[in-house]
Amino acid sequence: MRTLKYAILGLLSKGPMTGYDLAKEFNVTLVEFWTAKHSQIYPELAKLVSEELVTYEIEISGEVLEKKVYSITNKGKESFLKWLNRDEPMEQTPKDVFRLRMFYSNYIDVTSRIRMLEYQLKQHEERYLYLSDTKNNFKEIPPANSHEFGSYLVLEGAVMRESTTIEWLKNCINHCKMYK
Amino acid sequence: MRTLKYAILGLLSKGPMTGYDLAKEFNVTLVEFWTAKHSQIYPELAKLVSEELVTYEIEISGEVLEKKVYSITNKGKESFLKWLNRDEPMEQTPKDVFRLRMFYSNYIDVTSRIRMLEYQLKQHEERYLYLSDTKNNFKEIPPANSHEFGSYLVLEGAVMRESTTIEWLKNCINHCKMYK
DNA sequence: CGCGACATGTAAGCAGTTACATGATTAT
DNA sequence: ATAATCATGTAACTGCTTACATGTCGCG
Repeated sequence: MRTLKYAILGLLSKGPMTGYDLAKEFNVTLVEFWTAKHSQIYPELAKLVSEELVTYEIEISGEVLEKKVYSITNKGKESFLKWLNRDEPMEQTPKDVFRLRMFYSNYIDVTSRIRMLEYQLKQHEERYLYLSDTKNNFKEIPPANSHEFGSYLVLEGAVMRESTTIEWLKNCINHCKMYK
Repeated sequence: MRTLKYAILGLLSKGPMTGYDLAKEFNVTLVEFWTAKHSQIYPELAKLVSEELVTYEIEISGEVLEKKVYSITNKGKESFLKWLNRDEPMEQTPKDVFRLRMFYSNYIDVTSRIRMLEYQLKQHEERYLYLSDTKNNFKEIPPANSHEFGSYLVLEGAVMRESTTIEWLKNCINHCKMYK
């Protein structure tokens, strides 16, 4: 599916960037729905250059350090927009190790289950607070053609997702406590 | 992490099964949180045999067809329970191609965005109906030590997850329509 | 007798992670 | 000076998917 390819082309659509910058974007801005390590990004960039979807210029930082600043080409923009406009069927539900554990929870005692659930709950509550705070930085819904529009949509989705996960974990804890 | 290993050990904890049966479980019962193809299951079973976590007996079906019926060993049970009892930190949010597309949605026109959102919505609504129906088969919350307890928890989680996804998609459609 | 389900495997390749490897720049 | 961050790459390995490959059983 080459999704990383399009994720990179999308980021470069906003402006030129180095591989290092891209890695940061994946670990900060996009972390709620896509990630990539630098070890995957650098080879992918090389491939995109060979496909003529991006080009790069070498920029000297300080005295000698060479930075490769990548830009999207017209061919790259075309490829990106074609991908973006496709109507793709719903993906399979993502794998979830914790849900797998809970599926098998009858094999462990109720006290342990509650301990595990509380541990997850704590972490999701922290994540929820962080995401809500970020969302509250938006005073209003950004215009549909601004770069912030997409950010707002996915952030709203992330907040809702965490909120539901928290609610589910609390339900699970209650179901367990009923039998304690 | 060898999660497939533990997913298989968990299924075999309930009773002996063939590789074919396991594949069906992954594509029906566990599909909301874990999946595996037969091409991954058969080699994994061979590995589990070599690790002495499972054994198998050959059963003849019909005239000549040899079925390998796998059972979990005591060593396997031990390994499974050890995995099940671990307190694992929250996983990274799963990748989501549709959210990635929506993040970049400012690059396509509002009408196309709405078309894509409606298409997703339709599919998630169908999935939601199916999951709700399945959940309604439970007249009450199953006892904490029954095999059905885990099924109930994850099913409830799946229904809640779909419900929130639907709500989010509708929000996105509304945000888009405001600018149309 | 033909078709769909049952049943088991292997091979090639893509996607992604962890670890290895190196070096420059900037702020303290 | 020294530590954190900037910056770029490769190698080995795990996990997973798609395709290849084969053959039986049970039902209509």
